[in-house]
Amino acid sequence: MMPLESPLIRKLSAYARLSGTDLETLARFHRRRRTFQAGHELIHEGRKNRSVFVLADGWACSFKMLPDGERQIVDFQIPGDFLGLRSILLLASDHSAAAVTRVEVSEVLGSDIIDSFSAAPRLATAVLWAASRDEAMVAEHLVDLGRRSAEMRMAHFLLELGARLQLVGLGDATGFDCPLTQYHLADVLGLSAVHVNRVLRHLREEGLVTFQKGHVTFHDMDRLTSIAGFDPDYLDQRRGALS
Amino acid sequence: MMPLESPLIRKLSAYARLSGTDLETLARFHRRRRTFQAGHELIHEGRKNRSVFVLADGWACSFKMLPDGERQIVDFQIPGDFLGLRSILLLASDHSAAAVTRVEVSEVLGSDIIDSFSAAPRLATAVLWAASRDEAMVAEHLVDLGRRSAEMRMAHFLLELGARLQLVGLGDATGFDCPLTQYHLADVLGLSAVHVNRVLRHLREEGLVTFQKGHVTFHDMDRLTSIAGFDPDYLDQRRGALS
DNA sequence: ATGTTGGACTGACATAAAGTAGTGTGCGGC
DNA sequence: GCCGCACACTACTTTATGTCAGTCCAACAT
Repeated sequence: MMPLESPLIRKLSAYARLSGTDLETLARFHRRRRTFQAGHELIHEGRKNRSVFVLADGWACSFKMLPDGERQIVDFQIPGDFLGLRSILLLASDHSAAAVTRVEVSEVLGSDIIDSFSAAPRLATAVLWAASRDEAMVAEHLVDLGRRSAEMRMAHFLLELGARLQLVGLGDATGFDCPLTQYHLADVLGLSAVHVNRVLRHLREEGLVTFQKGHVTFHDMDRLTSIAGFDPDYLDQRRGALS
Repeated sequence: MMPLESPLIRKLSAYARLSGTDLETLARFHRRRRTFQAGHELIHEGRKNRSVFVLADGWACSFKMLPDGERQIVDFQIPGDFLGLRSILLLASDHSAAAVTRVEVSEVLGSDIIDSFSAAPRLATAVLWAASRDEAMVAEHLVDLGRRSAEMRMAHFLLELGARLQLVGLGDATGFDCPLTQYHLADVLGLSAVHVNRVLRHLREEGLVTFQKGHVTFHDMDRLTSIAGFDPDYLDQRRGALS
């Protein structure tokens, strides 16, 4: 049974007020609670994946490997996020996903999610909302890589992470704890690790953000937001739309 | 009423063999058949969008504008594709979509799609499959922008388009008709129009592909595929998985 | 205490791609 | 039959970012 105030419930509640039945169905989803070490690969590109994981604690990332060994991280997952949701209907998963830190997850059968569409329609809609939101984040990330400079990308990325973490209660307007290395940042932003370092230094010297010792501190959120062109609408973080 | 061999049916049939009931439900989706001129904006970023369009003929693109007036095209839509599908549950659409050529579309109420989840589960699953596939394409596109050189991007993009068009019967292994300008290519690949031109010239001189006069001709598909690192698995184009 | 490892960080140099500033061509409107 | 516009195409210059080749430090194992 899932704790009542799990990150997932907290996130879905930003979309809809879930009924008792919804919460029960949600709890029934959880087949097994499992723990994995940092680095463990939970979803494998090219393999059929029948179950989805719900991240309860820790950070993960979904990524694709290129033939030359380069890695492009598509997105990070934080508590409350799904891993492998978009692959349940595909013949083979189009991406991999791995734990960044030690993680706790619940395993859910993809078929349980599909079946719930008729039984608990409001919950089903909330899950689809979460999937749409994930897709919107990937699209925004694509804009990052296509049209923003390294500095804007970094600022945008940190602001997005901050906003997402706040939604599940893992950060506030002053900053958040962040277990990512500069190599992770390079792989998600499509930069070299060296350039990530330069950009972080510059943002720090400008008095905008500091990312050191596993903590991100926002010094001047307004200026950072305007530099990044960050508009959090795509995160769809309004409360109580259906409540 | 939708013609029996519409591009959408053709595409969904690559995923599942649709029953008579499924096809009837699909036909009932279509409220209105409409035609729009090239350039018309069908979906507006920031506005609530209640209906989805199914493209029956012509090309469209979904995109985001940046504050400085730059445009990043997220994806192109070809016959059989949905426009605005991921936005129906969001408070406001995270992107815009516009016709590239004159298009014919059917307008579908988002709520009709959601409601069909209980009535026609197989069809619903097929629609979700299409949405998952769209998301997989966006993720692959993200890898393009993050980790591939301009030349690889272009090759990858043209190969993907070719594969997608073949699925709906609008192209073959030798090439396809393509109404895009070099500005479109620049906006989708995150390049400048000038650089697009250079890259196209180079690919042509190498005897790989020609893109001229609205037609793409593949001269050496094998070499192009290997240069691009193109692996069409993410398009999930197997036939009859559920048939 | 010593070696090993992973991560942060730097300076010098190389290069892919952008920007600028054009020319050329075909087409629809008048 | 000419104008204007959209698109394709090119040479030259500039710059953002990558690559190379490291150093330094803290954590941890032997």
